[in-house]
Amino acid sequence: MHFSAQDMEEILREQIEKIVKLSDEEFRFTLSHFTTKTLKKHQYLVQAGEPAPNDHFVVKGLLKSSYLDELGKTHILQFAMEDWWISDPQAYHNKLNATLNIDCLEDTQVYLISIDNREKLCAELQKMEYFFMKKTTAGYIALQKRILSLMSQRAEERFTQFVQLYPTLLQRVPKALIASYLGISRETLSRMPVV
Amino acid sequence: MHFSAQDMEEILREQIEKIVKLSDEEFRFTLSHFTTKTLKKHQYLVQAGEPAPNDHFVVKGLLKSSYLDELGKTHILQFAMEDWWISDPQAYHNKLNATLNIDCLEDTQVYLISIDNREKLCAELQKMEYFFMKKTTAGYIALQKRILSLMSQRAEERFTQFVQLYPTLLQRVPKALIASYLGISRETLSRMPVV
DNA sequence: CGCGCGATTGAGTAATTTCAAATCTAGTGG
DNA sequence: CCACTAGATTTGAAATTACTCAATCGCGCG
Repeated sequence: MHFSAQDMEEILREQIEKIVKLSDEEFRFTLSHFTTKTLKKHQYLVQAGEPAPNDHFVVKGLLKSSYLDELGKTHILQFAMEDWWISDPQAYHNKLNATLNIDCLEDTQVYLISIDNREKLCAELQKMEYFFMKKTTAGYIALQKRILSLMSQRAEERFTQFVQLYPTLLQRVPKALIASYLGISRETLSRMPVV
Repeated sequence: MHFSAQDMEEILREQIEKIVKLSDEEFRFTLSHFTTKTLKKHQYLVQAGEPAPNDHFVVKGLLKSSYLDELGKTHILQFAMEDWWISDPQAYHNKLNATLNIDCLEDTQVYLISIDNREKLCAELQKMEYFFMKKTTAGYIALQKRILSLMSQRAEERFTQFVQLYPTLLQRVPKALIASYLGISRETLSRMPVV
């Protein structure tokens, strides 16, 4: 299954209007700054070492962003399913090459917005600047919580919390990847009591 | 030693103008949304359980924000010295009671801005919205790096990196607090080879 | 001089990782 | 429908990393 252009527009608009109300014209204007892309499972949206000029809003599907360290271990920074945003923020905002990989765990449809388009959009339509501000702030708060979780909770507590927070992901994502997101080995996750 | 009101204004203006240029009038207008506060070592700027309606820009001094977990252990989320911002973001942006404590490690002077004043300021002066956007984005990127560091590096590597990143803090902050920031015990930090 | 805070050291313990092997499962081609 | 394979998960045992608890040390300051 796969969304039509019209379906996609609807979904993007709903996402934005959770935070700011837009007239039809404002939405049309906003929309003109985005493009769309369809990807299959296993395809990459961003590859480390290459430019990563877009932020992505997931309309359908599931992706992950991950970092490959010097020892060859990958660490998952983020999952993104429907209604979530995903990018390599450092590469995106500073126009650098990516240090992260972003790839699809399922067939996926996304909206893309380049940093230049985003800045233009924000300059012209302050509501959208407000929207992105809210998004970024919420993201910042979430990351702070994750840091606290990594520092104060043991592996099992982190997993329990993950399950409560993202029950859907538990269904859709292989356990080994969840382990990597939580910063624990897949064996340790596997040894945990069933919830 | 202690800065005059004029010194403080200068420092705030420099901080802002690293990102956006302001006319004298724009700066005066911006400034009118801030208040100032002077604190002594050990004083609290924010206390868990109470409102935390302000974001703070440090003109002089050193603070930390920390979280007290259920086991009675404190975890340091952030240090903030001159030119840094510090708050309980969740409490600040959502007008909730604080979950963090923020207190002074040295005598300190800060600018305060309430969330309402900030939103008014941003609505009226788009440059300042842009400024806060940049700040928040940079903070987001820094937190992502810290998460990766917590997941991919062992205690000693994290400490080494901390020293390189913040040599000043190593001088000004007791080791036990640095350990708490890095998510390791003070004993473990103490056992590390001298740099 | 002695107190108090910060830092260090030692010994034992707990949590988690690593490596290796076994098991399970779903999808595929014959 | 079944055998087969690749991917995912589980299990065991040893090794590592860091923690905890307890004691000691060092030093600046009243």
